[in-house]
Amino acid sequence: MRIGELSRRTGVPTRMLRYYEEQGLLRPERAANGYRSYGDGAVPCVRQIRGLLDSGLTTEIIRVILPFLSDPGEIHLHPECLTQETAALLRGEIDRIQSRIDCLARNRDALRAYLDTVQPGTLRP
Amino acid sequence: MRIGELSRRTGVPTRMLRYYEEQGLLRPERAANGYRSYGDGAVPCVRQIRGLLDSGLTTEIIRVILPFLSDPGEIHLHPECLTQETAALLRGEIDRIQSRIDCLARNRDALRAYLDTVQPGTLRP
DNA sequence: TGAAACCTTCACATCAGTGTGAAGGCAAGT
DNA sequence: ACTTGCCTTCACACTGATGTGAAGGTTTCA
Repeated sequence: MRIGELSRRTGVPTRMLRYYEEQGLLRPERAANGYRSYGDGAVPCVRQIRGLLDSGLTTEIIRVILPFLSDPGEIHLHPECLTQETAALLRGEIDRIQSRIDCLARNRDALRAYLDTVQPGTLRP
Repeated sequence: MRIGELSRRTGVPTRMLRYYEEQGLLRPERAANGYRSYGDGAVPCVRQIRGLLDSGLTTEIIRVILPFLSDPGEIHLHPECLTQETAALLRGEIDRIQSRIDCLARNRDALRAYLDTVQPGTLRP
């Protein structure tokens, strides 16, 4: 699949797909003429990236953790690939993610409780 | 409390506290000489703001939902304050927050599972 | 009174993520 | 062959969140 189709399938502008590649998040093959060539896995991968960006992670962090999210049970399963520093970094990132989840869940609950207090049933006209 | 103390208590630069005020997130009183004067509630409020910003919300969204998060059971409990549009906006925001939570939780689990697979016990030297 | 530490506003700079357009090559249909 | 639509790289610009510094007034304390 070329960049246009991936863009259509994901709703992400081609400009952004090239940017993510520049940031090391995507590594499409290249056809003989230089066109980018994406596999089917690129579609969920791009969605993943967008979700993480929207949740406050930077491209830098995403680049680091992405290999451990895709390929479940592949290359990275070899413990040799995981240095102490990387493991510590992953743990730290897990904690930061957990903090975000806690914060978001707390505020989601507060908003729900508010709506529920003020409009216990459905919406009035 | 003046801006310097609030900064020290929260770890947020004074520059940012002024910026949040400019964005309508904080509304400190003013002393006779023009100095900003914050109440004790400003400390958790600033933490709240930072958490939400770090979780991907914009100052614009935070400005809208903040009144419904603090003051639990005060002014905004009067249903008259909640137009249909605001309620719809809140619902939409709750959904977006939920999406972020789902995304973050999924990836947190993936990272944990990976670490656990590769290093079931503690860290090796 | 003078120094140190605070405060004020104003403004310019950076960084990440994103928009947009130019200039040109490639591919497919009529 | 020509048009249409895709692709390429390059580059300038914007926005939101943040850093930083200038120029000047205030509070505090020795």
